[in-house]
Amino acid sequence: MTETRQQILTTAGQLFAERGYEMVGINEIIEKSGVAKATFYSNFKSKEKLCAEWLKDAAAKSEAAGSELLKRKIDGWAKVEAKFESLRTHCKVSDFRGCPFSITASMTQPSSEVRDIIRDYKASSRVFWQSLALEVKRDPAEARALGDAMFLLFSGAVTEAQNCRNSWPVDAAKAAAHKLCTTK
Amino acid sequence: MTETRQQILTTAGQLFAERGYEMVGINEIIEKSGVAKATFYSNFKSKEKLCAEWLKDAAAKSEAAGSELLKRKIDGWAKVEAKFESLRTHCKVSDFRGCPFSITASMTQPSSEVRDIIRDYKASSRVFWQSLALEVKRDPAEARALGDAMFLLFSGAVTEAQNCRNSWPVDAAKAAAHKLCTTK
DNA sequence: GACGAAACAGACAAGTCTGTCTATTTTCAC
DNA sequence: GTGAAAATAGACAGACTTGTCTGTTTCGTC
Repeated sequence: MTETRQQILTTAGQLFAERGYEMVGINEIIEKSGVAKATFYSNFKSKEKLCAEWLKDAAAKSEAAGSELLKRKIDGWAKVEAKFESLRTHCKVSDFRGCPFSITASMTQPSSEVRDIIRDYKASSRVFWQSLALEVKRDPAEARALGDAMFLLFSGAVTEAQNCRNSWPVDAAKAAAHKLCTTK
Repeated sequence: MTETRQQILTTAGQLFAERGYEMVGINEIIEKSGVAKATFYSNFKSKEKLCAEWLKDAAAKSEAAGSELLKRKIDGWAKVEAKFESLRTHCKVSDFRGCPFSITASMTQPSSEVRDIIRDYKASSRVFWQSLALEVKRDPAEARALGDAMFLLFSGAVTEAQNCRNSWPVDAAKAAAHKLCTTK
């Protein structure tokens, strides 16, 4: 990956995350990356391909952080707590706009490369939460249900914290996750 | 409200719900409503005002359905179940695109009339779930927490059912809500 | 039948967007 | 130093966008 390409990707990623794929134009991306338009198009076939690269990168990073967390030698609930605490920090920054994947999904055609990447990411996210749940509950069926519940609580918290511009949803989701983790 | 105005509102509402505010143009709206452009602009000051009207209408309908449900003479859990069952039906139709309010929020400026309407709707939605929770749990503090949890589970289910184009999130959210409702 | 309101078709302004292209300059390996 | 590769600025095409405006026709009421 050339430095120029990385620069475009980083800048575009920030803009997409802050304002959404559809609300950011190529002209702003190249201007803010300090790159000529021809250079952009020699690095990315189209705006949509850029978007796909951005989401692939973000998914890889998130998945890496996820397996890192799973490897840590702390108990299951502490890992769940770490996820919610990191969300709380994250959603307090002023440019927090919700889940980049879900937001981008709402701005793109249902059948497209971008949507496939989003679907894959969400599927791996679900697996992550189920693996985490397995550290809290031994029984596989119970762990699956707990993992799905926490995944949905987390997703709901991200969405609604953005909608009401307040972090109460994160606290409420964490409290609900705690209850589900501690009841038999 | 004139018939023409209602016609525009209905058509635009369908298009907005199917493809999102930003992805639908005025030209398509007037063409599909069978109305001239001048007529459109004599009924609505701008596209954004039309969007505001649409969301206000949708919020009013949803709130009316909510209080209707609360009034029914069935037990608390049955009402919760009814909400999730209605979501399951709703998300199976092919043009289901997720929560119109959350999706529109991601396509509009954080400070705008539209966003205020969305914030208000989400606040009233939270109140609805808390009222529902009060029928399941007597203790006010517990009911508040339960209401918030169900609100977030529901929101997460809507988002993720859309993302993975499958209704398992609805089932998982309902199961988690059931667990939260039945544990002390 | 006449009047006023409302709807009509559609041209137009002024701007946006993505993507292509030319022509020039910089960079870097050999 | 030379030559190839990569980056530059920016004009341009062509298609879109919202919103305004003109002039015509339809329609209900008196």
